[in-house]
Order: sequence, then structure tokens, then C-alpha cells
Amino acid sequence: MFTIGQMARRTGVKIPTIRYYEQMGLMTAPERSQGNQRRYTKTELDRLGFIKHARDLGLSLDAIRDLIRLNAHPETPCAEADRIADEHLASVRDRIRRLQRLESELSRIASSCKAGTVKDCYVIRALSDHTLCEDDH
Amino acid sequence: MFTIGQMARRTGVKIPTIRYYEQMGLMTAPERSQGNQRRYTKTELDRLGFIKHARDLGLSLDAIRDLIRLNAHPETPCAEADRIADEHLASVRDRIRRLQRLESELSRIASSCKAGTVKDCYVIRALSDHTLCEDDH
DNA sequence: TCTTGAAGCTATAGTCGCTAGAGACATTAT
DNA sequence: ATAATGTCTCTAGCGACTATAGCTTCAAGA
Repeated sequence: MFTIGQMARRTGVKIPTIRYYEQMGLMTAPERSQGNQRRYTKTELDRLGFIKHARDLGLSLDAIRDLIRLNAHPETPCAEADRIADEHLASVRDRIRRLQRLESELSRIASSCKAGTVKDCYVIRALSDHTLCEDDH
Repeated sequence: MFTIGQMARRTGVKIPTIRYYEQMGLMTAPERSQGNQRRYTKTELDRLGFIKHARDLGLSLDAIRDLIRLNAHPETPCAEADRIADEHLASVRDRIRRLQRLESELSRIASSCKAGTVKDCYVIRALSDHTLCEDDH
């Protein structure tokens, strides 16, 4: 049996966040001590680890809830789990693409100002004037 | 003079968002018509365009507030504006790096499950078991 | 057994950057 | 004059937490 603090230390998930996951239905409400404190089993520790890992990979709580639900029914085909991972991968790739476009514009803007004062600052001019952009966003 | 709707159409910033920017002190409170509706000048239109552009580039409202403040004092050295753009660029690059690591792990996980049912699904196993990861996060 | 300090409890509010909705009032076109 | 559209304020909601207040419980040492 683990206290909530031990759960936090072992998984790296902060205590209020664990309680939040319980409230959001990602963690089932654990047993309680006589004094009403949460006492977790190994199974629950593992589930929290699963959630942590999936969060680190950027999955939404909704997606994680789906995966947990799938996991609870081991006979269902795993196509659905595949789909969730795939979908997320696509959105990650999209985010990378957009960030890279942004990076190239920003790096053109940043550190490029030779003027001494804001009056002629290229950074501010570039931000004011969209036509200075090399591609549209 | 522009109505809030014209401002929205010209900049692509939604009406409630414009009012929100006013509340947050990014836009100054504009003149009002006799019927208490907002009437904006060209200057204010330009500022909204500036904000939009900076937001599209991912700058926080705080950073934008700083830039606006700088812009209002044209004699200050522009090193500060440079710094804001630089800092933001660094954080964008960091986000790209992290997303790329994530992408490689996810693409390893996704679409790789040959099992028929969730019981042996690689996606779910990979998410449960951090040791399957190729690099640490 | 008592005490102390750390850890845990609930409940509520705040974060960021919007977005949506309700219900009332203003403006514009016909 | 009326209808259609636009705008007003106010409030609440989103996701995923984080912080605070004021309380109770637990574990270890004296």
C-alpha cells in the first residue's frame, strides 16, 4: 500500500495532480485509511505510471481515458489503440511543421536589429508589418 | 472610425478576443459612439494587427505587452525588443526539439501492433512500460 | 503515552488565452 | 416603422493543472 506522497515520488506526478486525475475519472478512487487518507495498490501505481508516460508523450486526458477503457477490455481488437496513437502522431507532426515555419521567421526577426533605439527597431517593424514575412501564416 | 466588427474582419481577431485584449490592457479603451459602441481609429487597427501577428508567432500576451510598452518609448534602446524575440526563439527551438523526440518515440509505437486484441497490444504495453523507450524524457 | 512535525484532507480560486451564451440595446437598410 | 444585423455587458466554461487556507492524521522520538 502506498500513500499519495509515495505515489507522487515514484511516478513524478504531483500530489494535487493525482487527486485531480481521480476527480477526472482517470484514477479510480482508492481505498482509504481509517483516518480517510488514500492508500494505493501496486496496480494503481502502475496505472499512474501509464498516465504519466502518456502525458509526457503529449496525449490528452481524453485520449488516455480511452486507452484505459480499452485496456480494461482485453478482448477488444487493438485497432482502436493504434488509431489513437496514430492520430496523435499526426498532430505532433503537424505541430512540428508549424513550429518550424515559425522558427524560420523568428530567427530572421530576432537578433537582426542594428538600430540603436526602438524607433527603427527591425523586431518591432517586422511584428507590425506582416508584408515583411516570407510565408503566410 | 471602425466598429469592432470591422476591426475583427480586417485583422482576423474575433470580436470577443478584441474585448478581451482591451480588458487585459493590450488595447487601450477606444472612443464610444453615442450608443456606447466601440469606435476605433486607424492607429488602434494597426496595434491590433501587431498583436495578431505577434500572437500568430506564439508570443505570450505578456511579451506583447512588453513590446507595446517599448514601442511607446521610441528612444529606448532596442536591445530589450531583441531580447524578447531571442528568448522566444529559444523556447520555440526547445519545443521543436522536444516534439521531435516525441515523434520518433510515437512513430515507433504507432501502427506497430500486430496483435489482434488489446491484451497483447504493443501500443498499450509501450505506454505502460517506460523501459521500452529509446530515450528518456 | 505524549508531543511534534511532516504529510494528508477538502474546498475553493487562480492560471492562460480565449470562446460561448444570455438577454438587452444600437445601428442600418428597406 | 420595422426588420435584420451588430454590439453591449456579464457570466461561465475550456484543459490541465497549481496554489492557498484551514483543518486532520500519521509516524517517530522522548
